[in-house]
Amino acid sequence: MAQAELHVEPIDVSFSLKDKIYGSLKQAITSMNIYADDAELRLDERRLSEKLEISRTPIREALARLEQEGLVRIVPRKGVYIVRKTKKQILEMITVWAALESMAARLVVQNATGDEIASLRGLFVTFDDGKLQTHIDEYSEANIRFHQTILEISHCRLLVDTADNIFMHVGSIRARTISEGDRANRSITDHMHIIEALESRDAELASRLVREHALDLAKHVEKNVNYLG
Amino acid sequence: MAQAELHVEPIDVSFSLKDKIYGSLKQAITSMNIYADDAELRLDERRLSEKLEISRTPIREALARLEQEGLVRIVPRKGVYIVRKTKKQILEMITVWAALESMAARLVVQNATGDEIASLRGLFVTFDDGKLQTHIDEYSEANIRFHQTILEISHCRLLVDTADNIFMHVGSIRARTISEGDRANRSITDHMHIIEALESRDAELASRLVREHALDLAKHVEKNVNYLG
DNA sequence: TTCCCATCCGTGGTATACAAAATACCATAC
DNA sequence: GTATGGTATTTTGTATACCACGGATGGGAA
Repeated sequence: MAQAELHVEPIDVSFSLKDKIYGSLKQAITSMNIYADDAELRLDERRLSEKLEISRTPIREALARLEQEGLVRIVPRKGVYIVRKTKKQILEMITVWAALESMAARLVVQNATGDEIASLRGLFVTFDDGKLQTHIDEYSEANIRFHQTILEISHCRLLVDTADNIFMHVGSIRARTISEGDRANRSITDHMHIIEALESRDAELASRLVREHALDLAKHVEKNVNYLG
Repeated sequence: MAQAELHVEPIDVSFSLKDKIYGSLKQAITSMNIYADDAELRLDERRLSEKLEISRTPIREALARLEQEGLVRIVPRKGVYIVRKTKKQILEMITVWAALESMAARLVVQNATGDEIASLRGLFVTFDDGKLQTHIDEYSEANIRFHQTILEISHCRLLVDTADNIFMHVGSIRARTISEGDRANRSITDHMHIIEALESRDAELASRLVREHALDLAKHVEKNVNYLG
């Protein structure tokens, strides 16, 4: 039976439509600048369903998840709105972040291997202070990776997940503030001190440095960020 | 013009069916003992819709939220299952809880009024060590209230919400372990020490005591709890 | 008797239809 | 011209119908 066969690629069914929509909406929302004056904060189910060529049902389920996560607010019989975080909320997020990461630092001292801790240094080898400002984007990336790595090598899944969830909201702010003032340079020396504390397995010191480093960002935001509620 | 005005109260339309279902399902799931051998872990959309006499759509949206929260797992074409937490996950929850509450303790020292801190003592006035075992349920209540109060008087909303979310999962375990061994008495002295540290505005000590108290529960669970994965 | 395959049934996934409410618009009366 | 009330439109909430896939079941062949 050497007939010309119709060859179709296997479709990945492990993700349902609502999952894909959830992902792409989340991506879209977190990457857009929701604080711009002309930002479109209203989501229209029908327009979305037309654009994505899909029915409203999976879209609504995706929106229900996003609401649970706090990215959107669904007002009955009114509409779906992207939520703008207030400055107070951002500060609270950084505080919770500080709590999580400083606990992570303790766990790293307790559980992480030497190699894992050493890998933190690797994130910064390509930077030296002179060129920092010119590679600010890459540094911002490394910066994020640094903090996420600490959480990961704490080997506490829930710590990672909880922090990720918060980071999602505060990510754009963080990326923006890194280039303000001398924060990049200050940040890199902070990081080195943290690594040293971890290497010497000093839980108390490491957790304190991590906490202070995060709360330092909070102070900076408190003082210098004025483009949000 | 002292005319008799027509006085009508605004009707509360802020709850939709899916919100109500979400609430009652969540309540039902968290209050049932999901670790019993004969526990029904499967949820059937259709049966639910028949029992509640509503269509599947709002139920599905409620389930989507519950999945996001980690209370249920939706397996495509298989079913919706209430998730059983593994011992490891419970331990991680307690760890995250410890991180949050110890940060809260810091904030309490910084932000709370004397009255607010004093209110913590009020929760335990009705107990004295002799009768503790006989009023174990009420004590368990007070115990929970104690920890929630610390979070509340930190005046950090997100800290409260994040912890609540975790507590929801670990609540039944906590209530059960309180009556094991000498934990109730140990717990009450721990609490008193915490209150004293807060009253003397010693952030370092308070946060340490809170953390150790929580991690103590983790150790207890690690050793003595065997009725879960 | 045992193993395999076809078929059916149950499940969640998706689409569509319908209902209800909010909003925008317009016509009419003053 | 303006204010008021009705109506059309838009948009969300809910219900229902259908689909696709997985597992169960039963019958037939080895």
